Formats: sequence, structure tokens, C-alpha cells
Amino acid sequence: MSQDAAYLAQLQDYYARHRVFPPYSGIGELLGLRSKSSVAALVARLRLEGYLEATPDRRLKPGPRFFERTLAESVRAGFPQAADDSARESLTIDEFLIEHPSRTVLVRVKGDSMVDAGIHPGDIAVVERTHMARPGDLVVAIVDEEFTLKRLARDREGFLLLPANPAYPPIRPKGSLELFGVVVGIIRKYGNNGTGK
Amino acid sequence: MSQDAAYLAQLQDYYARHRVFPPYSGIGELLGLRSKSSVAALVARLRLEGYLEATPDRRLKPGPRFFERTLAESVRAGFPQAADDSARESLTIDEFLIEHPSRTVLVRVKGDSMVDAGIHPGDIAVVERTHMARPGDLVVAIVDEEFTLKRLARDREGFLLLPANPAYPPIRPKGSLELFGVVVGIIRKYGNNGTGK
DNA sequence: GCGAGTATAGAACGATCGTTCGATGTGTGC
DNA sequence: GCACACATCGAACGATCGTTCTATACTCGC
Repeated sequence: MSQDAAYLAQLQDYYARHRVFPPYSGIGELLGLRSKSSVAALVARLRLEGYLEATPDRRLKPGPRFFERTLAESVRAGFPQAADDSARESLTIDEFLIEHPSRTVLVRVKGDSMVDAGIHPGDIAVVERTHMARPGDLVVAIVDEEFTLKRLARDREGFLLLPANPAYPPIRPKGSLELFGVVVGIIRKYGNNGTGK
Repeated sequence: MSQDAAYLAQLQDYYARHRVFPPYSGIGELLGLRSKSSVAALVARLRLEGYLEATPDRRLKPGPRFFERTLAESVRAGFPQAADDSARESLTIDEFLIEHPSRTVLVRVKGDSMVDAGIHPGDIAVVERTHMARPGDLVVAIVDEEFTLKRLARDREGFLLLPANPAYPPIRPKGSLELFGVVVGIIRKYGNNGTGK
């Protein structure tokens, strides 16, 4: 039933708030279902679609699709996500940003040396560890035992690191350039309550 | 006991894997405690320290400190997450950015009117639908049947929308301002293979 | 070596879990 | 209007939950 979508949304909200699922009876209360068997039927449906899973202890856990979001292009009129089922352009932000989880690290950005590239202090860089990068890539390098996020460039003298802020000079590594990884994404969270920026 | 730290780590790993807690008996198995009362004692200790909490149904849920991130700060030497076991990435990016899943929409940013705020075309805005916003917030408003991302401001004449790019003029809504939501986060993906930018 | 304090084991308890069944209600198509 | 499908209800079931209690091992300081 299409009602299921609304039920799922409530479950997702509950999970976002508590990071845990309520028991069937609790789900019933939450959703306005007075019988646990109704909940069981709902759960079975959501399970088939991959939103929920069960632990060996018969408890509920989020399924692969539980965290999916639909990406809305800025449409002309009407609201985003208008097409409920047409374009299934939905996936998890993690899946979207992180291709190789085991090699990926999150690093908080310090300093404003990359503001012109749209990277502000406090942002979180999604860094994939590697020793290969091409000129033009945003990289995290190790300079003077410090991590630094810069754009990799190359001239006739060799590699160098370019800030994206005229107030900072380019860095030309003495000796070899020690690369930590390449930046594959950026995350920024705006504090609703004055947390972040 | 100092053993607790190791127990907590195992619990965090389990939670990261399943996004849910096992029952007491399962915790016992996981940790090598043969008695549920041992688990109960451990849980009580971890609860006092704020790592765990209990739902009204007497189930476990993560406490405020459970997700304390060792989000690799730019350290002096060595690598981030150097300590193999100290680095727990137990919170997903989705959970980090999205507080109210049912009210949250992803919208791709078009145009460069917000570049000075570090928001580039192609970035994805995490938008929480609401009709309330405060001056200073980044908002998605509906102007001329188009979505537009601007900073909300207010002067003696009323609300207006400020771009973050000198090439664009401020927008003063005729009549009332139609708000779609507030921007709670930004995601950017750098295409390794020429996907994005 | 011995007592104090703590961590664990083990068993018993009522409460609550998720499952299952048949009955009731609601909607759609013929 | 009637039959069919489906969602929900309400009650019963055994299984498992978390709590609690007492008894046993361990670790110190002296």
C-alpha cells in the first residue's frame, strides 16, 4: 500500500532520533496501528523491499535501502521528489561519496587556504588514501609533519602544491612530495543551533 | 574497570556493523561474558558514563557519547586514525547530516550565485523542509516558480534573499516570501574520472 | 596468608517480545 | 450488489527479554 511510504518515513524519523528501533508494540503506537500483527505485516512488506532486516535475535535493523535519499534536480515548478517512483536516483550519501570504504578517511579542514575552491575551515574532507594523484587533483599532503590540503600542480621544476587563496604562497616540497590521499568529496554541516558555522 | 574500554569498542563495532544492539545475552556472547548479570553490570557502568542509554522498553540505545568521533583532526605527526582501535567511524555521513529523514531532501545546486559562501554549481544541498527560518540561514525559497538558494536576511522593509556573489543582486520578494526549506548541509563530490567537476 | 572489595557466574522471576491464527473492516472490479 | 483481495484487529502461544538474587573467583594491601 502507498501508506507504507508514510509509515517508513515515521520509522526513519524515529530511528534518526533514537538510533534504535522500538519493539513491534512500540511501532504500533508510533504509527497508529493497534495490533502487533498489523505491524508484522508492514515489517514483512518493508523487508521485501530492502528497507528493513532482522537480526538473528529477531529484532529489527535497518536494511540496505533504509538510508536512501532521493536526489531532486531543481525542477521548474512543483516540488522536488515529485516523481515518487519514476526516477530511482536514490542512494545513500555514504555510497555516493565513498567508493572504497577501507581506504577512505574523513579529515576536518583547518585554515582558510582553500576558500576560493569552496572549501572552508570546519568542512570535512572525504579523503581516499592513495599515492597516485594527477595535477589538478585536490590532495592531502604531508608537509613538515603536518597535513595540508592543496591542489596538486606540476611545472618544469616538478610538483608543487597550490592554495586557493591569494593570501597564501604555493608550496614547493623539498625533496619528494609525500602524498596522503586525494580529496574525493566535501561535507559541510550548518549548525541550526549555533553549533558549527 | 579499564576492561570496559575494550568492551565498549566491541559494542561500537557491532553497532557500526548492524546499526542495532544485540540483547544482553548476545552482548555476553560477543564480549565473552557468560552471564547476563555481568552484562547488566557492564551496561550500568557504561550508562553512568553516558555511552549507553535505555529506551522506555528497557532496550539499549546509544548514549550521547557513544558516537564521539575520532574524526581525524590534523595531527602533528603520524597518520590520522593511527591507533587501529581508537578510530571508530561508527556514524554514517547520512546520520551525521540528516536529522529528520522524512523532511529532508537533496537538491542539486545550479548557478554560481552562492560561490562566495563556498557553494558551487553541482554541489548537493541537504535541505530540511520547513517554513521557519531565521535571518542568516541559508534557505531554499520559491521565487517565480523556481527554486533558489540564498541567504535569508531582513531589513526594515522585510525579508530579502542575498546571493553570495557580487554579480547578482539581492532579491526582494514581492508579496510574501515562499520558503521551501533551510539548508542544513552541503555535499560535494569530486569526479575522479571526469564525472563532476 | 588473609580479609575487603570487585567482577563474574548461575539460576529464578515476571514482563514483554515476535509469531500466528481466525475474524472484522474497507476498498476495487466485475 | 457481490465477490475478492488486502489491511487491520484482537487474542493466544512459546520464546526470550532484562532484572534480581546469591554464590564463587579474582585482585589487591597489609
